[in-house]
Amino acid sequence: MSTSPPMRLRFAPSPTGYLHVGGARTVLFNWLLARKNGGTLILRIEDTDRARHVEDSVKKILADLRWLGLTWDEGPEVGGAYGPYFQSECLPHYYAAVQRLLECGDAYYALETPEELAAMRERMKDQPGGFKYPRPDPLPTIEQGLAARAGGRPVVVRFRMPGTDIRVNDDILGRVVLPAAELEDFVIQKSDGWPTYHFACVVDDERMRITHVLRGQEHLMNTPKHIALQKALGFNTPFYAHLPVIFNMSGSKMSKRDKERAIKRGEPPPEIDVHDFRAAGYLPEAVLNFIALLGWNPGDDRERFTLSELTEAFTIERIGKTNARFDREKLLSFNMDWCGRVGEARLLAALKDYLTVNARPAVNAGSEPDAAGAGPPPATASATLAARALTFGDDTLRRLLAICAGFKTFAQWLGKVAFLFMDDDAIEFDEKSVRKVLAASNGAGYDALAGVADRLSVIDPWTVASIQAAIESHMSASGLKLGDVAQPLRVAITGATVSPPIFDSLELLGKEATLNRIRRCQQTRKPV
RNA sequence: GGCCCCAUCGUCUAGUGGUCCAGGACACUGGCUUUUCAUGCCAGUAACAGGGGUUCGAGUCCCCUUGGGGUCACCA
Repeated sequence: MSTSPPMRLRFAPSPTGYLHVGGARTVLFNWLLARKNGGTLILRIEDTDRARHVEDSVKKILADLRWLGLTWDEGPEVGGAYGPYFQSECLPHYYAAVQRLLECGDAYYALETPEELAAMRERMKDQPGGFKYPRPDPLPTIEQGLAARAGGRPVVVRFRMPGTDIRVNDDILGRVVLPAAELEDFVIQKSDGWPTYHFACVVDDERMRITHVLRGQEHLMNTPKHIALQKALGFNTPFYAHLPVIFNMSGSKMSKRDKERAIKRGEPPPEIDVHDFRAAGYLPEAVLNFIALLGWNPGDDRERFTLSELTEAFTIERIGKTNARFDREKLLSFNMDWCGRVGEARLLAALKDYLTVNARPAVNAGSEPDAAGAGPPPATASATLAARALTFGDDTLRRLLAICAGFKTFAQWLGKVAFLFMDDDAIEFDEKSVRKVLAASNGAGYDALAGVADRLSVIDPWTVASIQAAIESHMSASGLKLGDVAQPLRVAITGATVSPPIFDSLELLGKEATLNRIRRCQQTRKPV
């Protein structure tokens, strides 16, 4: 029988910043569908708004996609038979299509200035149904439009919407009918001659032979416009599927603005863009796995998926209709789990990526460089720590990863091992810890520290085994338990009661620094 | 506000008329393991928004209400 033509899907971001998690899920689903069906994934850059164009954002989006491991078959940097893949390079196509519509009367020049439109809107906003662009009667002729433009008037081209209801057959939502009364003659060409999103999108979907459009539900109301345009131009209508929206835990739509709001409140900005998750020390495996489950599920109890397992299990039928909240706690749990299952080599590589990204000055703090407006970000303490961690060899890093197993993000890992990179003088002894572990019971902890320090000071060579032997011999000589000795040591070397396993911690720190810190710690002892 | 979409534990979800006093995961609580923190293991609390129908039987189908969301640009 007739086989369906090869599936062609696209992801079409606009270069206004980093790749957002919502966008990431959209690409993921498109990628999965393409992979699953032997189709093609096209990456198209929708850069028709010169005002909102953000420098370097294409590069950033591509980098984020690569970090996630979501490759594209056609598009920037890889080319393809249906280029260009930047809309800014396709102006002649749009122009020709507009002309066609103009000539057959399906589009017309509209002469209102933005100011006039705003005034009309203001006047009509209280009418039942609100503002809807009133089609001029009679329509301006082509000659009138051209003349007005020549006279310096900003002239746009509007599409003449057919007066019929439009039905969208959505693969997720089913049949959705949009009443004609809701549809207005929308702009397809701006006064600067550039196409609007709707128009460029439709022309390119056709030009690139797109068969399936998988996009966020915020595009649902755009679809009737696209369908009407396709009909007027004699184009094919692809299959549409609109994905549920991703929310914050608060229930609001997850947006880049959340970061600015948090900063304004003096709170740490939440991760919103893919890059944020990378910089915060998440594994792409975990991010991908987690977002795949936002709006999709395999139908059974499985929750952990690699990209290829996802490809295997993914079907459009199992995409849900309900909006999903982005539960950071669950992501954290996924990430911890993935850190334990990707294997040593992969984990090390990911760690080094994390450290590298963070060792650079924090230019990546805001998704929109001009938005924070707070001046150049300072070189953060964590940037310094990351840079120092990077100076360690792979063997040490691997070992640090192993003894800290159970961390949720690399950022958390860095916090756990930070004491190793700090100057001895920079250790601040936490008052509560000192009181509890050292000063309590007439300074029993201080005594233990002094006793064990004597034994440590004569160790050579300085290894886990020799350190353990020294501590154990002090334990048996004094009758103390491991905790009685280990906790004072922890306070001495980290300033508080938490550290990786004590023998490893001491060995890694080195003999000199250890003794140094113990000495400094002993100075916190108050005379009785 | 108009139009459109959606509605199962706090969260992500399974459930496609009977096998559901609703299953899994995260979170939470308790216990065990443990040199600290964490991890790990075990157990527990917790949901079909409300009201009408249809049906022998409804979380599952229909309607209404309520609630949530999306969208109403010369942005994409």
